[in-house]
Amino acid sequence: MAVYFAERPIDLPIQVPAGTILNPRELVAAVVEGGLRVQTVRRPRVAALPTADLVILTIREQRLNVLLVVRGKEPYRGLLALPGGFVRPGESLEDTAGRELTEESGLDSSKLPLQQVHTYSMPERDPRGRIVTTVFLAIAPNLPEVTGGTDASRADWVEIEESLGTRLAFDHEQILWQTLEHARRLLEYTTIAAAFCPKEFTIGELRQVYEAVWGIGLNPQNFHRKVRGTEGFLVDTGRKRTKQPGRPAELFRRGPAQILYPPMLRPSQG
Amino acid sequence: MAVYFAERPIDLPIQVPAGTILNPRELVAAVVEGGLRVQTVRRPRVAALPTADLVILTIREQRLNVLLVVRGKEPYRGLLALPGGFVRPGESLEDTAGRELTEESGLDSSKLPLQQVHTYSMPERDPRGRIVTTVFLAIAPNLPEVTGGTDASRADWVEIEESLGTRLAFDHEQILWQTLEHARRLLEYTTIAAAFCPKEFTIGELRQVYEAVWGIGLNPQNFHRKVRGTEGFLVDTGRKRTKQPGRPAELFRRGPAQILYPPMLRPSQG
DNA sequence: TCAATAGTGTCTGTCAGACACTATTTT
DNA sequence: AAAATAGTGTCTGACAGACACTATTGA
Repeated sequence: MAVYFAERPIDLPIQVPAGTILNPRELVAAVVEGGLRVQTVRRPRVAALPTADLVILTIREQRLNVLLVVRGKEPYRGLLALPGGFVRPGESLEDTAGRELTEESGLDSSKLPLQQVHTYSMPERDPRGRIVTTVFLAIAPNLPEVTGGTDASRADWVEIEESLGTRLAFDHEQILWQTLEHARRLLEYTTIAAAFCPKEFTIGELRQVYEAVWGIGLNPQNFHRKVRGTEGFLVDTGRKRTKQPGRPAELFRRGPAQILYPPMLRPSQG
Repeated sequence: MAVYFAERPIDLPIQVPAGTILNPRELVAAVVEGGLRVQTVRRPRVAALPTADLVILTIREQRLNVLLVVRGKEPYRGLLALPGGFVRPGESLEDTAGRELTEESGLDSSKLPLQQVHTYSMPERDPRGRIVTTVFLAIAPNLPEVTGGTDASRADWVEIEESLGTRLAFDHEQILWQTLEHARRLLEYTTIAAAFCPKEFTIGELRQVYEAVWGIGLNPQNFHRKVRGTEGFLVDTGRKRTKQPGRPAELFRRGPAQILYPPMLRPSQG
């Protein structure tokens, strides 16, 4: 069945807004009674430039930080934005996200869990035109400084608390907020928190990850029991760390488990 | 910093696969030593046609069904596929998904929870070219029959068990499988299962939703206690249903709760 | 010694698994 | 009455919240 696309509003005999799909009978009525020229299109489609945007989180000095760049070009020149870029020929969105991660932060994307979160497609979200962005979440161990992007604008860690009060380019405020909530849920149901830690870490450090991301305090004893009791979460290294005042903490590595079951309960929800 | 894009494989002095990004020094070396003509591009971008594909699930005769269409055109003509379509001017992906839902199944998209799940972007996933699809999950109460699509090919309910043994068009087998797993997780952490039921339903019917989607049996007594004990999941109507042999079951409606906390435990995982 | 952090033991409340039991209908 | 389904009561085990307690370091 052929479909016709109304280029402009038609006012006869019924008000038809632009963009309406008419069936052949309606089309004939509109043309005959209105004497209107109608452009025939099989199916109105829209081409878009796909992009991958990154929410890269890390913990610096016990506070949650996100990697942001200062935009060097219009639009939104000078404003902070999430790092990201256009899909190139032959790339999937995952490829693009991995490449951008390396370019913007110097991190090796093959060693970081990079997770697709959501796709944003509002027609007006980018003034340059139809740009549909897919957001990826990366969770990195504490990084001292960003190793400068290649041709990207200055990239830097920004404290989450700080960034939430700042205006970001495009719809990146909404994206950051929603992705942050996604990351918080991930900590409940997966063992991904260990990805925030260095290769070897103590249970106290792991707890600080949860506290920083969730923004609350946890009971150290119960946390200890929970993570040690979850099979596959932690692997004992047999070594200890003695750098603080207090009893030396045992060092662990990430275990093979991916899913945290039963989940880690977030006190705010109960 | 300018970036150059290698159109074809370069074989001098190092093997450079097509698509590689060269920095200026590498470029000069390649051109000088290889005498190669290189097309200069600022940033190779790729335009894509965004589409929304739908996984519409329902339960018919206590079995999980998915809405599939028979493709009427090449490619994959005659094969089963997920319903879906191209984004039209002015539409977001959510708009497209809602429109397609109505067109393909006759359902009102404003009354159904339509949830974005994942975006698939492998360059070769569609032989027609660069088509990036975002998958939406819709969960519908038991529908007697599909009310025929407008111009779409024949749409029909197919039992999940059956469809998993069938070859589907494009990468829709993978999409269906992964979205199904997503739906199963949704039942654990949200109250969305009630969306499978008619407006008023019994606890037994709600249990059958879980059993059909998870593909396992549940203990009726414990299920009863769990859902009645979760505040906001069910709203008592005061009425009862007497159509089967057995004690009449109380009728409920959906409550305001969206999140199921603590989650409904899936026996297979414990 | 004191302060600080790590780790253990244990009580309690909540809730899922299991199952016996009651309740109310159709056949 | 028998079969079938709905709903309740209750025991048990797993586990989180709470907190006292021990262990081991630096200052």
